[in-house]
Amino acid sequence: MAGKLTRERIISEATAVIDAEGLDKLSMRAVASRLGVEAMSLYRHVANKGEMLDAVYDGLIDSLETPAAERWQDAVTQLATAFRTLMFAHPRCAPLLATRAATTPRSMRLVEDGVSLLTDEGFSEDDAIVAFQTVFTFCVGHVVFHTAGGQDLHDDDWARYEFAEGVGAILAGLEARTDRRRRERSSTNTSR
Amino acid sequence: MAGKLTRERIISEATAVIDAEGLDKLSMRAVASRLGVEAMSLYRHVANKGEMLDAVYDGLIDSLETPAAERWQDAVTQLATAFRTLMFAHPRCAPLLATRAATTPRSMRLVEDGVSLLTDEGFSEDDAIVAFQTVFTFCVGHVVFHTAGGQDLHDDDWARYEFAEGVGAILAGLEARTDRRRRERSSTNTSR
DNA sequence: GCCACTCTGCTTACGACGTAAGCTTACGCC
DNA sequence: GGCGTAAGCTTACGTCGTAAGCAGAGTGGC
Repeated sequence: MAGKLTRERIISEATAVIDAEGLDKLSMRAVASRLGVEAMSLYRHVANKGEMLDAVYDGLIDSLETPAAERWQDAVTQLATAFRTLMFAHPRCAPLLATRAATTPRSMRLVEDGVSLLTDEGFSEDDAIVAFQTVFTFCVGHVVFHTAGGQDLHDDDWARYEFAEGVGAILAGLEARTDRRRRERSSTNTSR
Repeated sequence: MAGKLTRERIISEATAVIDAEGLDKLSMRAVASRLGVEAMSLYRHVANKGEMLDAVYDGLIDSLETPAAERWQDAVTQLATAFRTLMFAHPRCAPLLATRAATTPRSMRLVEDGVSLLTDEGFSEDDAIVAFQTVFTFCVGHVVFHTAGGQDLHDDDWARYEFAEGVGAILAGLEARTDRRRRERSSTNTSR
């Protein structure tokens, strides 16, 4: 109520509505009334409902920060875990991953950050993209899978174990493949 | 219209509407009018829109058959690829993965089938669940990620490469971990 | 002081949606 | 013929996103 209507206040209230009532209960009127305003007033600050949802997702992703760690495995694990934690804190926003997102600017930056984290460690561009995509894709799947069906969230020990094991297995596989490829590359070099 | 109105005809027409026009254009009225019928007539055969969507997803999953292969790695890869192919044939149904599904009966059977495929190969129950979940979760993420944002589908060579590499890396990782665990188990056994 | 302009929020209105309630018609069985 | 039951139709309600236009409150130049 107090204070001016701004884009930020709209996005944050929309996020609150989704968290509290679910994505299907999010309406322009619901957000507006929470802000003590009429629905049509929102359109001064957001283009339409879709753009508002994109902004909600972007806002969430924006709160992730790229980690720093000695081993790239640890950095990737940290980022994956942070993503999981974030989405499990807003489980009802998870369907946004499927309907919007991925094309959203922040989402692309997240992938870019992850990729450059790997190229810095000697990964080729292609290997880095594949490697990070594999982990990120797994994260998206995990979140979608464990938050699907609506309200009943399964953030139990087993889900966390499954996630940790999954990420662990993926990293082990990536490591093995990357090592093999490095060996191939260096043997090709020496045999030249 | 020719023929009686049946549950199957409704589900299949609903799937067709989604494929042709997108999930957001699916309405009871749209499905009904395609069947030459009024919207309310559908309610004789489906409980409500949500149940209809569940049935659409179930129908898709139902067309998957559990593969047979010598190596479990090949069987899992086949199943994963079949799932990918199926969902990419119905990209606009993909958001169903996030909003419904996972809890749907067929979906659970799919996971069970995958798990028993692994327990047959000597995996412990827990290992099998984690292993298959990891692959399946990756598949869900891949589909969701590459079909998100609506109409423009990215089923190009790169996406396929990414998928194949991802599954390959996961299997390599699982293999390594499983071997290690088997070794631990057998050494524990012999030291007993 | 006054006018013009822009920025913000409000009002009204439209067409589409999911679905509750009740009605009509057709058909099988005695 | 009479009657129960199932299948589809009609009408109606409340909610949605949003198009179009209005009202008032600054704010600058003269």
